[in-house]
Amino acid sequence: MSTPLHITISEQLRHQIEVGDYQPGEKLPSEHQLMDAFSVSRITVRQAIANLVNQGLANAQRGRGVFVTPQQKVDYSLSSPLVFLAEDLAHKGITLTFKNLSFRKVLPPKAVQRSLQLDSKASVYFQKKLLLMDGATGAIDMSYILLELGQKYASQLKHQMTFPTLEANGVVINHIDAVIECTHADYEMAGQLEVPLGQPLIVYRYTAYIEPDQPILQGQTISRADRFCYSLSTKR
Amino acid sequence: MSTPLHITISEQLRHQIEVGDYQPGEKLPSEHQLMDAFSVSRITVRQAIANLVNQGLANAQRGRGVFVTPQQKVDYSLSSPLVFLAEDLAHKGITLTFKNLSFRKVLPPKAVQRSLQLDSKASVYFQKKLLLMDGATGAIDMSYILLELGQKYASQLKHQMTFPTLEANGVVINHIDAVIECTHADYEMAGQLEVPLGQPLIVYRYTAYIEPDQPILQGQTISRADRFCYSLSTKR
DNA sequence: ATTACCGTCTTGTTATATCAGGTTCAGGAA
DNA sequence: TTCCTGAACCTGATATAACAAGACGGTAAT
Repeated sequence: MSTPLHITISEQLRHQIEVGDYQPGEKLPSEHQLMDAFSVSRITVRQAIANLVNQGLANAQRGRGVFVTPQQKVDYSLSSPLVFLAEDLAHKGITLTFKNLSFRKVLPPKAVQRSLQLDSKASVYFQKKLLLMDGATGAIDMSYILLELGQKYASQLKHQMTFPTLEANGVVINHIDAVIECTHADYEMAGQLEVPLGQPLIVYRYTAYIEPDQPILQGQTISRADRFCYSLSTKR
Repeated sequence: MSTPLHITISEQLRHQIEVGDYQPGEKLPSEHQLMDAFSVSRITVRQAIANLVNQGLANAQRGRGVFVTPQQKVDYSLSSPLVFLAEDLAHKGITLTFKNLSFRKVLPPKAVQRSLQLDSKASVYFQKKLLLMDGATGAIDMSYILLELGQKYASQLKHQMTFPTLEANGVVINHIDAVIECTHADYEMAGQLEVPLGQPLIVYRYTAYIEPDQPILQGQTISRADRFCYSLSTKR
Protein backbone atom coordinates (compact mmCIF):
# COMPACT_ATOMS: atom_id res chain seq x y z
CA MET A 1 0.00 0.00 0.00
CA SER A 2 2.06 2.91 -1.22
CA THR A 3 -0.52 5.69 -1.22
CA PRO A 4 -1.77 6.56 2.27
CA LEU A 5 -5.39 5.90 3.17
CA HIS A 6 -6.13 9.54 3.83
CA ILE A 7 -5.05 10.39 0.30
CA THR A 8 -7.17 7.64 -1.16
CA ILE A 9 -10.17 8.94 0.74
CA SER A 10 -9.62 12.60 -0.02
CA GLU A 11 -9.01 11.85 -3.69
CA GLN A 12 -12.23 9.90 -3.90
CA LEU A 13 -14.16 12.70 -2.22
CA ARG A 14 -12.46 15.20 -4.49
CA HIS A 15 -13.59 13.24 -7.50
CA GLN A 16 -17.13 13.09 -6.17
CA ILE A 17 -17.10 16.83 -5.63
CA GLU A 18 -15.78 17.46 -9.11
CA VAL A 19 -18.34 15.31 -10.86
CA GLY A 20 -21.08 16.87 -8.79
CA ASP A 21 -22.01 14.03 -6.46
CA TYR A 22 -21.67 16.67 -3.81
CA GLN A 23 -22.91 20.05 -4.89
CA PRO A 24 -21.36 23.37 -3.83
CA GLY A 25 -22.59 24.20 -0.38
CA GLU A 26 -23.73 20.66 0.27
CA LYS A 27 -22.72 18.87 3.44
CA LEU A 28 -20.27 16.02 3.21
CA PRO A 29 -20.77 12.89 5.32
CA SER A 30 -19.80 13.38 8.95
CA GLU A 31 -16.53 12.05 10.29
CA HIS A 32 -18.31 9.09 11.89
CA GLN A 33 -20.08 8.22 8.67
CA LEU A 34 -16.80 8.33 6.77
CA MET A 35 -15.14 6.21 9.44
CA ASP A 36 -17.77 3.55 8.91
CA ALA A 37 -17.80 3.91 5.13
CA PHE A 38 -14.05 3.46 4.77
CA SER A 39 -13.41 1.41 7.90
CA VAL A 40 -10.69 3.69 9.14
CA SER A 41 -10.01 5.62 12.33
CA ARG A 42 -11.10 9.15 12.96
CA ILE A 43 -7.56 10.46 12.58
CA THR A 44 -7.39 9.16 9.05
CA VAL A 45 -10.75 10.65 8.17
CA ARG A 46 -9.75 13.98 9.66
CA GLN A 47 -6.54 13.94 7.66
CA ALA A 48 -8.52 13.30 4.50
CA ILE A 49 -10.81 16.22 5.27
CA ALA A 50 -7.83 18.41 6.03
CA ASN A 51 -6.56 17.56 2.56
CA LEU A 52 -9.78 18.80 1.05
CA VAL A 53 -9.75 21.97 3.11
CA ASN A 54 -6.14 22.60 2.16
CA GLN A 55 -7.11 22.25 -1.47
CA GLY A 56 -9.88 24.77 -1.02
CA LEU A 57 -12.52 22.22 -1.90
CA ALA A 58 -14.28 22.08 1.43
CA ASN A 59 -14.70 24.08 4.57
CA ALA A 60 -15.36 22.71 8.01
CA GLN A 61 -17.72 24.34 10.46
CA ARG A 62 -17.49 23.27 14.02
CA GLY A 63 -20.68 21.72 15.25
CA ARG A 64 -22.27 21.77 11.83
CA GLY A 65 -20.26 19.70 9.43
CA VAL A 66 -18.00 19.91 6.40
CA PHE A 67 -19.35 21.62 3.33
CA VAL A 68 -18.32 21.81 -0.29
CA THR A 69 -16.85 25.24 -0.98
CA PRO A 70 -18.48 27.06 -3.89
CA GLN A 71 -15.88 28.03 -6.49
CA GLN A 72 -16.82 31.41 -7.83
CA LYS A 73 -14.29 34.13 -8.34
CA VAL A 74 -14.70 37.82 -8.80
CA ASP A 75 -12.58 39.27 -11.55
CA TYR A 76 -10.78 42.53 -10.93
CA SER A 77 -9.55 44.19 -14.07
CA LEU A 78 -6.13 45.72 -13.66
CA SER A 79 -6.25 47.28 -17.09
CA SER A 80 -9.00 49.58 -15.94
CA PRO A 81 -8.71 49.64 -12.16
CA LEU A 82 -10.49 52.94 -12.13
CA VAL A 83 -13.73 51.37 -13.13
CA PHE A 84 -16.16 51.08 -10.32
CA LEU A 85 -15.72 47.53 -9.18
CA ALA A 86 -19.01 47.77 -7.35
CA GLU A 87 -20.92 48.50 -10.53
CA ASP A 88 -19.01 45.91 -12.43
CA LEU A 89 -20.03 43.34 -9.86
CA ALA A 90 -23.60 44.53 -9.74
CA HIS A 91 -23.91 43.39 -13.33
CA LYS A 92 -23.09 39.91 -12.19
CA GLY A 93 -25.60 40.13 -9.39
CA ILE A 94 -23.05 40.50 -6.65
CA THR A 95 -23.41 43.16 -4.02
CA LEU A 96 -20.24 44.83 -2.89
CA THR A 97 -20.16 46.44 0.53
CA PHE A 98 -17.49 48.17 2.52
CA LYS A 99 -16.45 48.36 6.07
CA ASN A 100 -14.07 51.10 7.00
CA LEU A 101 -11.72 49.62 9.54
CA SER A 102 -9.42 52.57 9.90
CA PHE A 103 -8.89 56.04 8.52
CA ARG A 104 -6.36 58.21 10.27
CA LYS A 105 -3.36 60.43 9.94
CA VAL A 106 -0.08 58.63 10.58
CA LEU A 107 3.63 58.82 10.11
CA PRO A 108 4.25 56.25 7.40
CA PRO A 109 6.86 53.49 7.66
CA LYS A 110 10.19 54.09 5.94
CA ALA A 111 9.40 52.00 2.90
CA VAL A 112 6.28 54.03 2.22
CA GLN A 113 8.16 57.27 2.81
CA ARG A 114 10.57 56.28 0.11
CA SER A 115 8.09 55.18 -2.49
CA LEU A 116 5.92 58.23 -1.92
CA GLN A 117 9.03 60.42 -1.97
CA LEU A 118 8.22 62.09 1.32
CA ASP A 119 10.57 63.69 3.77
CA SER A 120 10.82 61.98 7.11
CA LYS A 121 8.44 64.27 8.96
CA ALA A 122 5.55 64.22 6.52
CA SER A 123 2.34 62.60 7.63
CA VAL A 124 -0.04 60.75 5.36
CA TYR A 125 -3.46 59.21 5.70
CA PHE A 126 -3.68 55.53 6.35
CA GLN A 127 -6.81 53.71 5.36
CA LYS A 128 -7.89 50.15 5.89
CA LYS A 129 -10.99 48.80 4.27
CA LEU A 130 -12.73 45.49 4.42
CA LEU A 131 -14.40 44.42 1.19
CA LEU A 132 -17.47 42.24 1.40
CA MET A 133 -19.06 40.49 -1.52
CA ASP A 134 -22.66 39.53 -0.86
CA GLY A 135 -21.83 39.97 2.78
CA ALA A 136 -18.94 37.51 2.68
CA THR A 137 -15.40 38.70 3.33
CA GLY A 138 -13.41 39.16 0.16
CA ALA A 139 -10.41 41.36 0.68
CA ILE A 140 -8.68 43.89 2.84
CA ASP A 141 -7.15 46.98 1.36
CA MET A 142 -4.54 48.95 3.26
CA SER A 143 -3.06 52.04 1.75
CA TYR A 144 -1.24 55.29 2.41
CA ILE A 145 -2.39 58.39 0.58
CA LEU A 146 -0.89 61.88 0.47
CA LEU A 147 -2.11 64.04 3.34
CA GLU A 148 -3.88 66.65 1.25
CA LEU A 149 -5.78 64.11 -0.82
CA GLY A 150 -6.79 62.09 2.21
CA GLN A 151 -8.02 65.19 3.95
CA LYS A 152 -9.88 66.55 1.00
CA TYR A 153 -11.79 63.41 0.10
CA ALA A 154 -12.01 61.84 3.54
CA SER A 155 -15.76 61.40 3.59
CA GLN A 156 -15.84 59.72 0.20
CA LEU A 157 -12.81 57.57 0.83
CA LYS A 158 -14.54 56.09 3.83
CA HIS A 159 -17.32 54.69 1.70
CA GLN A 160 -15.81 54.01 -1.70
CA MET A 161 -12.79 52.41 -3.20
CA THR A 162 -9.80 54.65 -3.51
CA PHE A 163 -9.20 54.67 -7.25
CA PRO A 164 -12.76 55.53 -8.29
CA THR A 165 -12.92 58.23 -5.63
CA LEU A 166 -9.83 59.93 -6.93
CA GLU A 167 -10.95 59.54 -10.49
CA ALA A 168 -14.38 61.00 -9.77
CA ASN A 169 -12.71 64.04 -8.24
CA GLY A 170 -10.51 64.75 -11.20
CA VAL A 171 -7.31 63.33 -9.76
CA VAL A 172 -5.95 61.76 -12.90
CA ILE A 173 -3.77 58.77 -12.26
CA ASN A 174 -1.12 58.44 -14.87
CA HIS A 175 0.21 55.02 -14.16
CA ILE A 176 0.33 52.32 -11.54
CA ASP A 177 3.28 50.10 -10.74
CA ALA A 178 2.25 46.89 -9.14
CA VAL A 179 3.35 43.48 -8.03
CA ILE A 180 1.10 40.50 -7.60
CA GLU A 181 2.12 37.73 -5.32
CA CYS A 182 0.57 35.06 -3.27
CA THR A 183 1.00 34.48 0.44
CA HIS A 184 -0.59 32.41 3.17
CA ALA A 185 -3.04 33.58 5.77
CA ASP A 186 -1.28 33.88 9.08
CA TYR A 187 -3.25 33.55 12.28
CA GLU A 188 -4.29 37.19 12.33
CA MET A 189 -5.23 37.48 8.64
CA ALA A 190 -7.06 34.18 8.79
CA GLY A 191 -9.28 35.65 11.45
CA GLN A 192 -9.95 38.87 9.58
CA LEU A 193 -10.72 37.23 6.26
CA GLU A 194 -12.50 34.26 7.82
CA VAL A 195 -10.38 31.59 6.20
CA PRO A 196 -8.53 28.65 7.70
CA LEU A 197 -4.95 29.27 8.76
CA GLY A 198 -2.62 29.00 5.78
CA GLN A 199 -5.15 29.53 3.03
CA PRO A 200 -3.71 31.36 0.02
CA LEU A 201 -4.17 35.08 -0.28
CA ILE A 202 -3.41 37.25 -3.28
CA VAL A 203 -1.44 40.37 -2.52
CA TYR A 204 -1.73 43.22 -5.00
CA ARG A 205 0.88 45.80 -4.07
CA TYR A 206 0.57 49.09 -5.91
CA THR A 207 1.94 52.57 -6.22
CA ALA A 208 -0.10 55.12 -8.15
CA TYR A 209 1.36 58.17 -9.86
CA ILE A 210 -0.12 61.35 -11.29
CA GLU A 211 1.04 63.78 -13.96
CA PRO A 212 4.82 64.00 -14.22
CA ASP A 213 5.87 61.18 -12.00
CA GLN A 214 4.45 62.07 -8.65
CA PRO A 215 3.47 59.13 -6.43
CA ILE A 216 0.32 59.83 -4.47
CA LEU A 217 -0.83 56.49 -3.21
CA GLN A 218 0.73 53.29 -2.05
CA GLY A 219 -0.90 50.24 -0.67
CA GLN A 220 -1.84 46.64 -0.96
CA THR A 221 -5.00 44.70 -1.44
CA ILE A 222 -4.97 41.34 0.26
CA SER A 223 -7.71 39.21 -1.16
CA ARG A 224 -8.99 35.72 -0.61
CA ALA A 225 -7.59 33.62 -3.42
CA ASP A 226 -10.75 31.55 -3.51
CA ARG A 227 -12.84 34.59 -4.32
CA PHE A 228 -10.64 36.86 -6.41
CA CYS A 229 -8.70 36.87 -9.61
CA TYR A 230 -7.07 39.59 -11.63
CA SER A 231 -7.26 40.16 -15.34
CA LEU A 232 -5.03 42.30 -17.48
CA SER A 233 -4.20 43.10 -21.03
CA THR A 234 -0.60 43.73 -22.00
CA LYS A 235 -0.20 45.88 -25.07
CA ARG A 236 2.96 46.46 -26.95
CA MET B 1 -7.20 28.46 27.56
CA SER B 2 -9.04 29.66 24.49
CA THR B 3 -6.26 29.40 21.92
CA PRO B 4 -5.23 25.82 21.19
CA LEU B 5 -1.79 24.62 22.19
CA HIS B 6 -0.79 23.86 18.63
CA ILE B 7 -1.49 27.46 17.68
CA THR B 8 0.51 28.76 20.61
CA ILE B 9 3.43 26.58 19.58
CA SER B 10 3.29 27.36 15.88
CA GLU B 11 2.91 31.08 16.57
CA GLN B 12 5.97 31.03 18.80
CA LEU B 13 7.98 29.16 16.20
CA ARG B 14 6.72 31.53 13.54
CA HIS B 15 7.92 34.44 15.59
CA GLN B 16 11.30 32.83 16.07
CA ILE B 17 11.56 32.23 12.35
CA GLU B 18 10.62 35.81 11.59
CA VAL B 19 13.13 37.35 13.95
CA GLY B 20 15.81 35.03 12.66
CA ASP B 21 16.27 32.67 15.58
CA TYR B 22 15.93 30.03 12.94
CA GLN B 23 17.56 30.97 9.67
CA PRO B 24 16.26 30.03 6.24
CA GLY B 25 17.24 26.45 5.52
CA GLU B 26 17.99 25.75 9.15
CA LYS B 27 16.55 22.71 10.84
CA LEU B 28 13.87 23.18 13.46
CA PRO B 29 13.92 21.07 16.62
CA SER B 30 12.70 17.55 16.06
CA GLU B 31 9.23 16.49 17.09
CA HIS B 32 10.60 14.79 20.18
CA GLN B 33 12.53 17.86 21.21
CA LEU B 34 9.45 20.02 20.78
CA MET B 35 7.38 17.51 22.76
CA ASP B 36 9.80 17.86 25.65
CA ALA B 37 10.18 21.61 25.30
CA PHE B 38 6.45 22.31 25.38
CA SER B 39 5.37 19.27 27.38
CA VAL B 40 2.78 18.23 24.86
CA SER B 41 2.02 15.11 22.89
CA ARG B 42 3.36 14.34 19.48
CA ILE B 43 0.00 14.99 17.85
CA THR B 44 0.01 18.54 19.12
CA VAL B 45 3.55 19.12 17.92
CA ARG B 46 2.71 17.69 14.53
CA GLN B 47 -0.31 19.94 14.29
CA ALA B 48 1.87 22.94 15.10
CA ILE B 49 4.34 21.95 12.41
CA ALA B 50 1.49 21.43 9.94
CA ASN B 51 0.46 25.00 10.68
CA LEU B 52 3.91 26.22 9.73
CA VAL B 53 3.98 24.13 6.58
CA ASN B 54 0.55 25.41 5.62
CA GLN B 55 1.80 28.93 6.05
CA GLY B 56 4.73 28.20 3.80
CA LEU B 57 7.21 28.86 6.57
CA ALA B 58 8.63 25.39 6.90
CA ASN B 59 8.95 22.20 4.93
CA ALA B 60 9.17 18.73 6.36
CA GLN B 61 11.47 16.09 4.95
CA ARG B 62 10.84 12.56 6.00
CA GLY B 63 13.75 11.07 7.85
CA ARG B 64 15.63 14.35 7.94
CA GLY B 65 13.65 16.94 9.82
CA VAL B 66 11.69 20.14 9.40
CA PHE B 67 13.45 23.07 7.81
CA VAL B 68 12.76 26.76 7.51
CA THR B 69 11.67 27.53 3.97
CA PRO B 70 13.73 30.27 2.32
CA GLN B 71 11.50 33.09 1.14
CA GLN B 72 12.89 34.31 -2.11
CA LYS B 73 10.71 35.04 -5.05
CA VAL B 74 11.52 35.43 -8.69
CA ASP B 75 9.84 38.35 -10.31
CA TYR B 76 8.30 37.91 -13.73
CA SER B 77 7.54 41.14 -15.48
CA LEU B 78 4.25 41.05 -17.33
CA SER B 79 4.84 44.46 -18.84
CA SER B 80 7.65 43.04 -20.89
CA PRO B 81 7.08 39.29 -21.00
CA LEU B 82 9.16 39.10 -24.10
CA VAL B 83 12.31 39.77 -22.20
CA PHE B 84 14.42 36.74 -21.70
CA LEU B 85 13.51 35.65 -18.22
CA ALA B 86 16.61 33.52 -18.14
CA GLU B 87 18.90 36.49 -18.67
CA ASP B 88 16.92 38.56 -16.25
CA LEU B 89 17.44 35.91 -13.62
CA ALA B 90 21.07 35.46 -14.45
CA HIS B 91 21.62 39.01 -13.26
CA LYS B 92 20.36 37.94 -9.88
CA GLY B 93 22.60 34.92 -9.89
CA ILE B 94 19.83 32.45 -10.53
CA THR B 95 20.20 29.79 -13.17
CA LEU B 96 17.12 28.96 -15.14
CA THR B 97 16.86 25.56 -16.77
CA PHE B 98 14.18 23.82 -18.75
CA LYS B 99 12.83 20.40 -19.05
CA ASN B 100 10.66 19.69 -22.03
CA LEU B 101 7.93 17.39 -20.81
CA SER B 102 5.90 17.24 -23.96
CA PHE B 103 5.84 18.64 -27.46
CA ARG B 104 3.37 17.16 -29.86
CA LYS B 105 0.65 17.77 -32.37
CA VAL B 106 -2.83 17.46 -30.90
CA LEU B 107 -6.45 18.30 -31.45
CA PRO B 108 -7.04 21.07 -28.93
CA PRO B 109 -9.91 21.07 -26.44
CA LYS B 110 -12.98 23.11 -27.35
CA ALA B 111 -12.09 26.08 -25.16
CA VAL B 112 -8.73 26.42 -26.90
CA GLN B 113 -10.35 26.02 -30.29
CA ARG B 114 -12.58 28.94 -29.52
CA SER B 115 -9.95 31.28 -28.18
CA LEU B 116 -7.55 30.49 -31.01
CA GLN B 117 -10.44 30.83 -33.48
CA LEU B 118 -9.80 27.50 -35.10
CA ASP B 119 -12.21 25.28 -36.94
CA SER B 120 -12.97 22.01 -35.27
CA LYS B 121 -10.57 19.89 -37.33
CA ALA B 122 -7.45 22.04 -36.99
CA SER B 123 -4.55 20.63 -35.06
CA VAL B 124 -2.15 22.66 -32.98
CA TYR B 125 1.05 21.99 -31.13
CA PHE B 126 0.85 21.34 -27.43
CA GLN B 127 3.88 22.01 -25.32
CA LYS B 128 4.54 21.39 -21.66
CA LYS B 129 7.65 22.71 -20.03
CA LEU B 130 9.03 22.42 -16.56
CA LEU B 131 10.91 25.46 -15.32
CA LEU B 132 13.72 24.97 -12.86
CA MET B 133 15.40 27.74 -10.93
CA ASP B 134 18.80 26.73 -9.62
CA GLY B 135 17.67 23.19 -10.19
CA ALA B 136 14.58 23.57 -8.02
CA THR B 137 11.14 23.25 -9.53
CA GLY B 138 9.51 26.58 -10.16
CA ALA B 139 6.71 26.37 -12.65
CA ILE B 140 5.02 24.37 -15.35
CA ASP B 141 3.95 25.97 -18.56
CA MET B 142 1.37 24.35 -20.77
CA SER B 143 0.36 25.97 -24.01
CA TYR B 144 -1.20 25.49 -27.40
CA ILE B 145 0.40 27.20 -30.37
CA LEU B 146 -0.72 27.44 -33.99
CA LEU B 147 0.39 24.45 -36.03
CA GLU B 148 2.61 26.34 -38.45
CA LEU B 149 4.46 28.22 -35.73
CA GLY B 150 4.95 25.13 -33.63
CA GLN B 151 6.31 23.24 -36.60
CA LYS B 152 8.57 26.02 -37.78
CA TYR B 153 10.26 26.71 -34.45
CA ALA B 154 9.96 23.29 -32.89
CA SER B 155 13.64 22.87 -32.11
CA GLN B 156 13.89 26.24 -30.41
CA LEU B 157 10.62 25.93 -28.56
CA LYS B 158 11.87 22.78 -26.94
CA HIS B 159 14.72 24.62 -25.27
CA GLN B 160 13.50 28.15 -24.69
CA MET B 161 10.51 29.95 -23.39
CA THR B 162 7.79 30.53 -25.91
CA PHE B 163 7.57 34.33 -25.96
CA PRO B 164 11.28 35.01 -26.46
CA THR B 165 11.44 32.34 -29.14
CA LEU B 166 8.67 33.92 -31.15
CA GLU B 167 10.09 37.37 -30.63
CA ALA B 168 13.54 36.32 -31.77
CA ASN B 169 12.05 34.96 -34.96
CA GLY B 170 10.22 38.09 -35.85
CA VAL B 171 6.78 37.00 -34.76
CA VAL B 172 5.58 40.26 -33.31
CA ILE B 173 3.08 39.84 -30.54
CA ASN B 174 0.67 42.69 -30.45
CA HIS B 175 -1.04 42.13 -27.17
CA ILE B 176 -1.69 39.54 -24.53
CA ASP B 177 -4.90 39.04 -22.61
CA ALA B 178 -4.36 37.35 -19.31
CA VAL B 179 -5.88 36.36 -16.03
CA ILE B 180 -3.98 35.71 -12.87
CA GLU B 181 -5.48 33.57 -10.21
CA CYS B 182 -4.40 31.38 -7.41
CA THR B 183 -5.24 27.72 -6.89
CA HIS B 184 -4.13 24.89 -4.69
CA ALA B 185 -1.84 22.05 -5.62
CA ASP B 186 -3.86 18.92 -6.09
CA TYR B 187 -2.23 15.55 -5.58
CA GLU B 188 -0.89 15.40 -9.10
CA MET B 189 0.43 18.97 -9.30
CA ALA B 190 1.91 18.66 -5.84
CA GLY B 191 4.00 15.78 -7.10
CA GLN B 192 5.15 17.57 -10.25
CA LEU B 193 6.09 20.82 -8.55
CA GLU B 194 7.42 19.13 -5.42
CA VAL B 195 5.22 20.95 -2.94
CA PRO B 196 2.96 19.62 -0.20
CA LEU B 197 -0.64 18.92 -1.16
CA GLY B 198 -2.70 22.10 -1.10
CA GLN B 199 0.14 24.60 -1.38
CA PRO B 200 -0.83 27.72 -3.33
CA LEU B 201 0.00 27.95 -7.00
CA ILE B 202 -0.25 30.99 -9.21
CA VAL B 203 -1.97 30.43 -12.51
CA TYR B 204 -1.16 32.85 -15.32
CA ARG B 205 -3.59 32.18 -18.14
CA TYR B 206 -2.79 33.96 -21.37
CA THR B 207 -3.79 34.39 -24.96
CA ALA B 208 -1.33 36.12 -27.28
CA TYR B 209 -2.29 37.95 -30.44
CA ILE B 210 -0.38 39.21 -33.47
CA GLU B 211 -1.04 41.94 -36.01
CA PRO B 212 -4.72 42.63 -36.55
CA ASP B 213 -6.26 40.50 -33.87
CA GLN B 214 -5.09 37.03 -34.65
CA PRO B 215 -4.62 34.73 -31.65
CA ILE B 216 -1.63 32.47 -32.04
CA LEU B 217 -0.95 31.11 -28.62
CA GLN B 218 -2.92 30.12 -25.58
CA GLY B 219 -1.73 28.60 -22.41
CA GLN B 220 -1.13 28.80 -18.73
CA THR B 221 1.86 28.99 -16.48
CA ILE B 222 1.35 27.32 -13.15
CA SER B 223 3.99 28.47 -10.77
CA ARG B 224 4.88 27.82 -7.16
CA ALA B 225 3.55 30.76 -5.19
CA ASP B 226 6.51 30.58 -2.84
CA ARG B 227 8.95 31.15 -5.68
CA PHE B 228 7.17 33.42 -8.13
CA CYS B 229 5.56 36.80 -8.30
CA TYR B 230 4.40 38.97 -11.17
CA SER B 231 5.01 42.64 -11.68
CA LEU B 232 3.20 44.97 -14.01
CA SER B 233 2.81 48.58 -14.87
CA THR B 234 -0.60 49.89 -15.83
CA LYS B 235 -0.48 52.97 -17.99
CA ARG B 236 -3.39 55.15 -18.82
C1' DA C 1 -46.67 31.35 22.00
C1' DT C 2 -42.26 32.11 23.53
C1' DT C 3 -38.36 30.99 26.02
C1' DA C 4 -35.15 28.04 28.47
C1' DC C 5 -32.90 23.93 28.76
C1' DC C 6 -31.15 19.53 27.68
C1' DG C 7 -29.76 15.71 24.78
C1' DT C 8 -27.64 14.59 20.49
C1' DC C 9 -24.77 15.35 16.61
C1' DT C 10 -20.68 17.39 14.85
C1' DT C 11 -16.07 19.16 14.66
C1' DG C 12 -11.83 20.61 17.56
C1' DT C 13 -8.08 19.46 20.83
C1' DT C 14 -5.09 16.43 22.93
C1' DA C 15 -2.81 12.05 24.85
C1' DT C 16 -0.78 7.46 24.13
C1' DA C 17 0.87 3.94 21.20
C1' DT C 18 2.70 1.28 17.24
C1' DC C 19 4.63 0.33 12.89
C1' DA C 20 6.55 1.96 8.38
C1' DG C 21 9.94 3.96 5.79
C1' DG C 22 13.47 7.54 4.94
C1' DT C 23 18.41 9.60 6.46
C1' DT C 24 22.73 9.59 8.51
C1' DC C 25 26.74 8.03 10.29
C1' DA C 26 29.81 5.03 12.56
C1' DG C 27 31.91 0.63 12.67
C1' DG C 28 33.13 -3.55 10.65
C1' DA C 29 33.92 -6.45 6.53
C1' DA C 30 36.08 -7.03 2.09
C1' DT D 1 40.53 2.32 1.28
C1' DT D 2 36.11 1.26 -0.07
C1' DC D 3 31.80 -0.65 0.65
C1' DC D 4 28.16 -2.60 3.33
C1' DT D 5 25.39 -2.91 7.21
C1' DG D 6 23.01 -1.83 11.20
C1' DA D 7 21.86 1.32 15.04
C1' DA D 8 19.91 5.64 16.04
C1' DC D 9 17.08 9.22 14.73
C1' DC D 10 13.56 11.36 12.13
C1' DT D 11 8.96 12.08 9.92
C1' DG D 12 4.61 9.61 8.10
C1' DA D 13 0.43 6.80 8.88
C1' DT D 14 -2.89 5.01 11.64
C1' DA D 15 -5.69 3.21 15.80
C1' DT D 16 -7.98 4.11 20.24
C1' DA D 17 -9.69 7.15 23.63
C1' DA D 18 -11.47 11.06 26.07
C1' DC D 19 -13.16 15.56 26.70
C1' DA D 20 -14.43 20.34 24.89
C1' DA D 21 -17.43 23.21 22.56
C1' DG D 22 -20.53 24.82 18.85
C1' DA D 23 -25.11 23.80 16.49
C1' DC D 24 -29.67 22.18 16.46
C1' DG D 25 -33.92 20.48 17.52
C1' DG D 26 -37.33 18.93 20.73
C1' DT D 27 -39.45 19.26 25.09
C1' DA D 28 -40.84 21.38 29.07
C1' DA D 29 -41.61 25.49 31.66
C1' DT D 30 -43.23 30.14 31.73
